[in-house]
Amino acid sequence: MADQSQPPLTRIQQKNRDLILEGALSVFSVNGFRGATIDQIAEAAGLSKPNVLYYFASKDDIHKTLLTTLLDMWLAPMVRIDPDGDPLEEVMTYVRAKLEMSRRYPRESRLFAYEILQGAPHLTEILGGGLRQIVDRAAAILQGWMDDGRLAPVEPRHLIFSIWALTQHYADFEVQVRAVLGPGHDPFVEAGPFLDNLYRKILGV
Amino acid sequence: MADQSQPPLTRIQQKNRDLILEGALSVFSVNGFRGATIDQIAEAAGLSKPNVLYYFASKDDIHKTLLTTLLDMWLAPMVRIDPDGDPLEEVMTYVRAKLEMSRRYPRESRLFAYEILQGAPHLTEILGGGLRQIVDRAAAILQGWMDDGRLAPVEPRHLIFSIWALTQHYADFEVQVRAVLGPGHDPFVEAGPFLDNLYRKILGV
DNA sequence: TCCTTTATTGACCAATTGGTCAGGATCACG
DNA sequence: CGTGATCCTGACCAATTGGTCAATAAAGGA
Repeated sequence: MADQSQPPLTRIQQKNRDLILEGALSVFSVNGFRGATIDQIAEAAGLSKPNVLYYFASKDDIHKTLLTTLLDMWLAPMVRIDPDGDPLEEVMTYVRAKLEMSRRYPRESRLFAYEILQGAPHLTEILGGGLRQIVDRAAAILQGWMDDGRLAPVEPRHLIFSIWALTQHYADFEVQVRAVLGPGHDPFVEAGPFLDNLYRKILGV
Repeated sequence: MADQSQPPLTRIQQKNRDLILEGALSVFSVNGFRGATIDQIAEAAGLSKPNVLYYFASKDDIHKTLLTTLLDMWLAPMVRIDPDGDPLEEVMTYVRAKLEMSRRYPRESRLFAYEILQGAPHLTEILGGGLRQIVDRAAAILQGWMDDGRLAPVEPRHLIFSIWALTQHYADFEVQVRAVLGPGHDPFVEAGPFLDNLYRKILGV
């Protein structure tokens, strides 16, 4: 294993890398990886193209850095599920956190959506590794609660899929949702009580 | 309005246009619009690139033709909801039909997912027009059933979103689902009873 | 069979785009 | 200050890619 320690970033490096990642998030989340150009990223970041490539080796490098950087934040709510908490409240908290993330971070949601749609070329090892472990832990907690009769029994992994699907749908397919609802609706506000009711009915004992 | 009548297609035209659309579906559904090349489509169709462009004016034309051609089939199950049927059975039939479509036609599901993610540049008028009407009709039927006390009351449009999200999730994010479940699982088979139970609990009176 | 229409292709073009590089500007520190 | 390291850019390149076109081949009807 090579020495992983890196020299600390200078102030300028820190700032410009952040600018690039921020711009790249905007561009990738709208156009996908192939649809995004380094020029677009450079413009979004307010830098020149060669300068972007001074901080990142390639477009691929930017993309992979973005994904791995954001993955922890993306999975954080599931990690916070507390096996000692109140079962229904823990699930509801998770659902609300995921919906709030869709509302506040739709770009991140779409970034991951593109990546998974594409077959997750940059995330395969993570999908079968880290993610799987995190889900296994949450599924075990849920299963325990169900075994104790504190939650209605359902397949825990599919329950988790349902939470992902229902919350991320509002970010990933926002234009469709808005088109169907028409003007004067806030999808995220309406989704709150809907999901609340839904999961109470499914999981209530 | 110009005369829309076209000369009937020759046998060769029919066959080659079908080959191209079939190949394009495979390519677009994996790589998205920008990620797909006419060369890939040509190869998937078993034709040369200029020949592909002999049958379609442009890559855009192929894409738009695909979307509009498949849209009817995609929305058909919702149109078949029968206001005179048994409420819960009608909904369950719709859910099962959508799940079955995700299983049998994942490429179509991903094609639409890419399009919506991108902001639906080719479907904007349809989203606010035809789709909206179809959803309005279904929502009105559902609302009527709820008013009559034959279904538990929930926001009908969000109910529809939930069905879309939950069923299409298994097609669009299939690699993630499979990675989390691990080998030896058939996501679609397991999703069947899960969704069945879910919607019975939510909508049962 | 002959001749018009339709189908097919190799060669080509212009635009886009990921990435390089040499040299100049700027910064940080002694 | 001065000087070495860091930062930045215009110009450039090669590969990809959407699309064209003239010429050839294959259908098909009279």
